Amino acid sequence: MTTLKDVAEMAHVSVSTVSYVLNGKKTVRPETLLKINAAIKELGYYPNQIAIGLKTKRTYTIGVILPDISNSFYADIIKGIEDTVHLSGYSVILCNTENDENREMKYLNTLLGKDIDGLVFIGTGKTKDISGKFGSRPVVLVDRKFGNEFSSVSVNNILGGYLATKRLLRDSSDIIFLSGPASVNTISERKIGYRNALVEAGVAFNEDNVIECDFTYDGGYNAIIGILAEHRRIRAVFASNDEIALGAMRAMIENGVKIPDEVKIVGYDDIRLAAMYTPALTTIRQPKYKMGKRAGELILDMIMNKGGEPKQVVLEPVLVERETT
Amino acid sequence: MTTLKDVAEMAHVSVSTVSYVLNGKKTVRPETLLKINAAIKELGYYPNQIAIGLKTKRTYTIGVILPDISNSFYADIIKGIEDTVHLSGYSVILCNTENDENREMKYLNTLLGKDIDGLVFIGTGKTKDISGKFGSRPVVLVDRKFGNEFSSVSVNNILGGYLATKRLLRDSSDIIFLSGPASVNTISERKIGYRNALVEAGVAFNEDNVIECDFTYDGGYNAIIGILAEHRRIRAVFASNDEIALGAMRAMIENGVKIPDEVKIVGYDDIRLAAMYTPALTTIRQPKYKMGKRAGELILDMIMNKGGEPKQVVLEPVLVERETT
DNA sequence: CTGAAAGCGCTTACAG
DNA sequence: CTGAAAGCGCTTACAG
Repeated sequence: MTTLKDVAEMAHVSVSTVSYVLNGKKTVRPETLLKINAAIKELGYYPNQIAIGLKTKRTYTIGVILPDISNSFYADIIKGIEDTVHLSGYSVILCNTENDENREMKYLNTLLGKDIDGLVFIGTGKTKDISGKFGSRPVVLVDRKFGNEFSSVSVNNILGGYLATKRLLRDSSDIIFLSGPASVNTISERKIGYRNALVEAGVAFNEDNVIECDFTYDGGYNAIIGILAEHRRIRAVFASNDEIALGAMRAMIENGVKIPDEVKIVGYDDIRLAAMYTPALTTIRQPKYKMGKRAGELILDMIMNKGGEPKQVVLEPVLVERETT
Repeated sequence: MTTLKDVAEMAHVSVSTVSYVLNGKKTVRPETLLKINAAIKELGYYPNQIAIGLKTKRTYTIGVILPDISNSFYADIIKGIEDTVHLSGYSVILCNTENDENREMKYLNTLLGKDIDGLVFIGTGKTKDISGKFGSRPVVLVDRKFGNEFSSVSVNNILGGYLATKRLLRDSSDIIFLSGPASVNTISERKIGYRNALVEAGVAFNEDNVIECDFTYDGGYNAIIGILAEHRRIRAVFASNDEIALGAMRAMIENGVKIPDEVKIVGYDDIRLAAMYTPALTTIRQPKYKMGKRAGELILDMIMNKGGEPKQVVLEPVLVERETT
């Protein structure tokens, strides 16, 4: 490894002077500039960021903690983050929690030790006290919130639920809501939107139409099989994510239910699959990439400006009409 | 930030001694151990990894360069990597090249400056000379190879193509191969497997049956529309990835072609979608997560053992039968 | 315009 | 069993 010292010796100047030209903080005589640049090139020198980090307390890395990178929702978000911060010279450390709070705690500690400049946190929801740990360091929450203590970027889930339901209401007032676990914030908000749309249309909200199922393809599949077994007629379904919707569709197709002729369906998320399915799924698109992009911008801003007031960014979902409505 | 020095002062010992207990490298008297541990707890001290890295030349981070994290193939691989290296205390830096070689070069330099302990490289294929740059540092290539200079983990694509074709041969000897760009190594290998299976079955290889299309859903869709326009009868299709297969299926469904009654289809990759589609897609599964896992193990091994001979790991794909055959 | 020196937070021979 | 000291590769007042 060649160091500043090597460059300095070859150029017959002091390390300070080399450092000055590297950082462009002071003016040096053209001749010495030439000598130094020649030495740098000759030696193939590049600065050691670890040493710089130790001195300056800037590591140019941010940590991203998320539940599961193989879930395309999070993959798109981190892509948005990485794409924007890398333009400012920042690297991102990927931390996959698998929704395990122990692992989450471990990452939090590791990142602290690594002296990251900022953290983008999409938590399991089990660890709430990151405030203590991350003290003064910039943190932005994505798709999550704990009060207004931290900056956050989220999307308006109430609006999403409302848009989906309103679309379905054009064809039927009997709408089944295939809900994920109600304990998850984003889900309960979508339910509020669902309810709001119903009420606005003068349709009574009926708790029996809300079916809580696993947040998966199989969850949706089983829920519909269950309803069909009761010989209950299905006219419209709002699924709280696309995988549930796809599972539900599968159950209907297997049972000869025609989509969209007999049943209309709206999903949530707009994963890649949605557009590729047959019939293509109408769904509520979440601006995943943009969520990441805004989070990246926010964290960069906080790093540059040493904090400031926490900001809450709320993005809007949009209805994407395809073949299931 | 509390430092070793703070702990030392509070415990009335030297920093060396504190360092020794932290690293467990020397035995200390039980009393001083107690004092030190008390001070650590009291101060909430945690070691600064940047300083440690500067001293020891071990940063406990590895870099992962890949084309696109929002592609589930790569997402699964990096998940495999992260899951395994984090168990040994390593963090991973995510570098998304977007298949841009300039960006790739930039990442290579950044990672070098960050003094990473190892690199997992899934390159764009345009940068070939990482040998020079990464000199002595451990590198493992995934799903790529440049000679045998580096360690690598790949999957047997010839076998994959062979397995797919062989399955299709049970129903028809007229098999269309929807190929991605032939310039990509993995694709041309699948084609060899396709050809081998044909020859083995005594079926003449016919170049007209190989249709090069975009490596996307639309690519598959357009290819089939094209064939149908020629009034050519289709009996079996081997698509070089699942998205192409899904696009192809869509084109067939729209044109009233029955799957699998009239046409059998086999895809490649086994992306999440494949199992969720209706009909569910028969495909060649690539052990994506395992590829990442093995890559993680390899890099860890190289870091621990300071190099050694490069190893070539070749994994086997498997045929997953579902409803399109 | 340039350099000597201190220091960032650690580790690790070396000495006692 | 414990400590003083040098050093990892940089940056940055301070002095000239």
